[in-house]
Amino acid sequence: MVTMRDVADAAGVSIATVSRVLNDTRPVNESAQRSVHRAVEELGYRRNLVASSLRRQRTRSVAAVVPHIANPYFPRLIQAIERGLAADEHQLLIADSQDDPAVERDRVAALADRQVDGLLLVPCHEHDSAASLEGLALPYVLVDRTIAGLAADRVGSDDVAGMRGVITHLRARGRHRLVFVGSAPDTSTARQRLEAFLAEVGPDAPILLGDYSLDWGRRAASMLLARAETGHDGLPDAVVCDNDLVAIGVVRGLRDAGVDLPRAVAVTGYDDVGFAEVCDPPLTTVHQPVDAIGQTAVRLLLERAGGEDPAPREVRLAPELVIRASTAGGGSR
Amino acid sequence: MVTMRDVADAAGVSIATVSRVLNDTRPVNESAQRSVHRAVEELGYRRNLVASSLRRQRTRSVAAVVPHIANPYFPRLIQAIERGLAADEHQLLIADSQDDPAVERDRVAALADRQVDGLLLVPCHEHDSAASLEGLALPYVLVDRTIAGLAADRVGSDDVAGMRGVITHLRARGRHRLVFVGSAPDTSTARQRLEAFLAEVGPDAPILLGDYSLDWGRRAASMLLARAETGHDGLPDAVVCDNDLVAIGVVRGLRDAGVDLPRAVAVTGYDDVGFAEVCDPPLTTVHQPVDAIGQTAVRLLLERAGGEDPAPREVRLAPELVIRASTAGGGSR
DNA sequence: GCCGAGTGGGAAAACGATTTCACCCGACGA
DNA sequence: TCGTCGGGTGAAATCGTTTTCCCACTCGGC
Repeated sequence: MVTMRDVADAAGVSIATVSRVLNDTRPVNESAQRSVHRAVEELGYRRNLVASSLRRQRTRSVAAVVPHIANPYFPRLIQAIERGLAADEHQLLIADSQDDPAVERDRVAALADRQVDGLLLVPCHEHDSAASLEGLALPYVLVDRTIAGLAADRVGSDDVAGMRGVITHLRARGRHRLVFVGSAPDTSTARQRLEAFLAEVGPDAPILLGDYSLDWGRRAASMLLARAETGHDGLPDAVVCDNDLVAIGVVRGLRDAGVDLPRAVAVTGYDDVGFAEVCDPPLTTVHQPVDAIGQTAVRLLLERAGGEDPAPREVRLAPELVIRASTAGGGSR
Repeated sequence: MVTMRDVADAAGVSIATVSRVLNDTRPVNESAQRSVHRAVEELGYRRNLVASSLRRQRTRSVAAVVPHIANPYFPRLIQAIERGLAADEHQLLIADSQDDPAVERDRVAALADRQVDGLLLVPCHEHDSAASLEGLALPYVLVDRTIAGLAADRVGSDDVAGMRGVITHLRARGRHRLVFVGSAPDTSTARQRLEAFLAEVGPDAPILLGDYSLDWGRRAASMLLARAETGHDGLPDAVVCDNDLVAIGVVRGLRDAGVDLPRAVAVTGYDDVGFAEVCDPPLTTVHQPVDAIGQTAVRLLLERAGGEDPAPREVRLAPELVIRASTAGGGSR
């Protein structure tokens, strides 16, 4: 390994001078600068960032912990984060909490041991994730979701507004028999979307809660069909889902059973993942400003990592209703 | 920050002893062990991995550089890699090369400066990516794709076999007028899939080359429709795509134009991303053993990082044809 | 000729761990 | 009684940087 020592020897100066030239921290004689640069070039010297980090007490690296990397919403978020960081010469370290608070806690601790300068956390649980941050001496920003009772920076979108927009839209299209299909409200976003639905439609509105998957959407569709069979009021005229994966599952489940979509039943999603647009019928959904969320989160975090210590900030970006064919046509009664 | 010095003082031993207890590198008196453990507990000591890395000359971290994190194939790969690494107490550092060899090169260099123990690279270009590895003194494994003329470990799947399987299947279903729609053969996988197609169907078989996106699939569909309009031989009876994104775009494009899928035209994809199954019609595609690819890549890399230096190994895992409705029904002539 | 200010540069002390080296002590065999 | 062997320990060197501290020199003004 080529070290600063080697460069210093080759350039005929001390390592202190090499460091000054490379970091431009103090004025150095022109000719010394030139010979240092030449030596660096000739020897192919590259700074060892581990040593640098140890001495400077900062690593220029940031950790991101997400519940499940493979879920289509997170890669886009990670992409935005990675770009924001790279623009500032920071490196991204990634961990997947596998939707398990215990794993999340381990991963956060391991990353803190690596002396990352900050943490971006998408908490996997509204309550249990609190333990992941306990006693952590590290700037962090919560992304997308919050943790109950924790005053911290958070960047996300306004889920109540988003869900209200969906319901307003459906009603304007003459849909009035709404069912909610979502994931269990273990996260702040799932809870808020559910609560917004109940607040708009009524506390006794029908809801089905499962997990965040295509398969759950399919099963929920069967449940709706079974319920319609056994009397009651037939199918709802709109199914409101709290994410796109579930919505697409519902669409498949209903279509496979021969239900006339979207005429008989409208379906809405949430998140606007890439496939929502090419689904058949294309899915009406709530677009999350995911680039802005990622970039803002990075900005807030780097501010804190840079020593600023403002009161906790809550940034709620406006989501946007994207109307597509899955809510076209009028209600059937 | 609590350092080993603090622990040593609290336990009444030297820092050397603390290190020995924590790393179990040399026998230490029982009672000393106990007091060290107690001190660690009481002070909440956590090892500083930056300092440890500097001294040990290894960071227990591995870098992964992928062309585009948000493309649905890569998150699954990253997930497999992350799990494999976490099981071995290694941390994953991620970078996105944005499909640009120059960016790729920068990112790889930045990661090497961080002294990662190894690199997993999905090269963004079959030729130009060679520059990213030039003069790199770091164990690496190529994942999914290869680089021309480079003898290195590589883990991927057998694209020729996969593409052959698709064509055999289509012919068995009576489809004989095949068109290939894919991305430009800048990567080894795209090239091999294209070449396998040409080898099977004939060197003059019709092909359309674009990029790796839904939108290109849609545009390709319009081109096929336009061509069919202007005389010639009408539409092909099967469209063979070199990835699922493009295939789904083609499906949408044809359906929107009123083409009867899959009766009139069969469409196949490649990769088996999650949405292939819920596409309408569900997409016949080639499933990549992505978990196995990720795990194997990690294993090979850690072997090399551990000091082994075998001859370059090429691991080609068998892909699997997944037959779904998009290739059902017989050809129309 | 002396002083103060301003440049430029090197030696050495950090940063926080791991590891080498040297040594002590008790037990054991001759 | 005398090596010597092995467990147990600590001081100090080490990893490769950054930064502090100090010194040497020049220049301008008196």
